[in-house]
Amino acid sequence: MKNLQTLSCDDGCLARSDSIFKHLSKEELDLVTFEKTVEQFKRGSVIYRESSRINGCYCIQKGIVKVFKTGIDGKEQIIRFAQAGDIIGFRSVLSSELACTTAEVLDDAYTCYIPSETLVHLVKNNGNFSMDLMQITCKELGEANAYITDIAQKTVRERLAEILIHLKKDFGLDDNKVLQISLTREELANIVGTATESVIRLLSEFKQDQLIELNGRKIKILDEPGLIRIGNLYE
Amino acid sequence: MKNLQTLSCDDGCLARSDSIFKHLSKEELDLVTFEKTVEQFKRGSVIYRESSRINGCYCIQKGIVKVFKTGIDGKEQIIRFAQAGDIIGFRSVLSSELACTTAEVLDDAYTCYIPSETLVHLVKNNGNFSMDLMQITCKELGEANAYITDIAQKTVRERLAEILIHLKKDFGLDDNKVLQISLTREELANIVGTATESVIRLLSEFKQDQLIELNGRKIKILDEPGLIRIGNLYE
DNA sequence: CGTGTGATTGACGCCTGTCAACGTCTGTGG
DNA sequence: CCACAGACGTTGACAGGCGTCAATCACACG
Repeated sequence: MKNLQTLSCDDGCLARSDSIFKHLSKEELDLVTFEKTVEQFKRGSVIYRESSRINGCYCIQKGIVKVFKTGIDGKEQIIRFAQAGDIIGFRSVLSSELACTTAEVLDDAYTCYIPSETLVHLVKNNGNFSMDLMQITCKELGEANAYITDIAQKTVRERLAEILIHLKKDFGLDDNKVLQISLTREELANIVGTATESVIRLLSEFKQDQLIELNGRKIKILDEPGLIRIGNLYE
Repeated sequence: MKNLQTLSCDDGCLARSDSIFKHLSKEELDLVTFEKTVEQFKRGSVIYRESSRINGCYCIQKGIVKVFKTGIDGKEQIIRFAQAGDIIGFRSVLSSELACTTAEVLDDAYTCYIPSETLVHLVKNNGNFSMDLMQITCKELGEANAYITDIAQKTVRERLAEILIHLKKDFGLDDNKVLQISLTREELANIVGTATESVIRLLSEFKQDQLIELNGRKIKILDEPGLIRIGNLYE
């Protein structure tokens, strides 16, 4: 583990101890190494686009990717974010459907592209890999179900507080307690499922109430328990 | 196929040609047959309950089951319905989490219970079974993502029209064009994510507009294209 | 310095949730 | 056979959360 940082990005996703590839045999690792393609994406570029056919999945080695669906009038609904260690695009590959989301890069990213055939081969032939991937998928499904309930039942105010807590959990805070992910107000609105103006107003309220501090896109978390209370997140 | 109806319920889920078990070997079929338990549930009974540990999954052989999460103030959010041929509970088994939903019987049901160990054994050792189950999971995930976008962006009116179309697709109409699933107004509200009164008012409007006809819980679909238009379902 | 994107604020009004009252139907028990 | 309870459906009144529109500000960039 100690030389993790010195690994070339070619080895990145295969070597991580928490990677989806942790259960591969020597031969399978060689196969993946042979078949995969490392790609680099700049902020703003699109890895794959909704309703396109996609012939493989992407392991994120570095960077942040936002995954969203396009709804009425082209309004984005952000489904999730992916960062180092996450894998995106496999849903469409394995369900043999067109991509149901678009994946766009927020922070410059390196990805490792695995062709469908390789992925399917692994699922079919390596029971442990299969279980791992199944587990990831099932967790995502559980989160999606929870979010359906939240959007359906909570107010925008509650959801915004909740999202701030989630972002903190997923991306952490820097030394100054500032969220380590930078989003526009519009993007925040597209996670919460509301209008940009509503996010702005509610963030101001949170600031007034000493829950957060704002500095452009930097959001500093002052009172996490307070946000948890507002978001009804007792669990 | 022609003697499907004469099969005892013990053979039901294993014999269906569209079943998740279609790719099992003779030995595996024997194993499942040996390990499974057929259970009968009356309307109103609960198959498994949210946040309980669940040690297996259930294949529905007959009946209708509603799967829901309990949100704020105990308000239900219906996630999906399951009917003959569907499998429920595997999400929690495979993600090693507590059940994230409750499954309650709407129409008297027969289920076939498969213990976790058997399910996991199959996933690990039968690549085709694994792929099939993965496909089911991925499809559910795709639907969940779509529903998140809908709830976040569409009005209650649009969502109600959409749900009626979905129910028609999933459960069909009888000879009289009446939806083959009977739900209370509250249950409809708990799918759409709104208040019971709103559903009642909107259904009345739909009736006024000659889109549907109401007779207690019986909903007759008069103008499907009209509902599709209202629900913004062009695809 | 103009242009464009994003952030902010205010005004306005509708959708929709909440509360309350009442009607309807079914099953139960006296 | 009737009274009653309880679950469900319906309707009306009302307020407020939140979306929409528009104007203005802030800031970065070519």
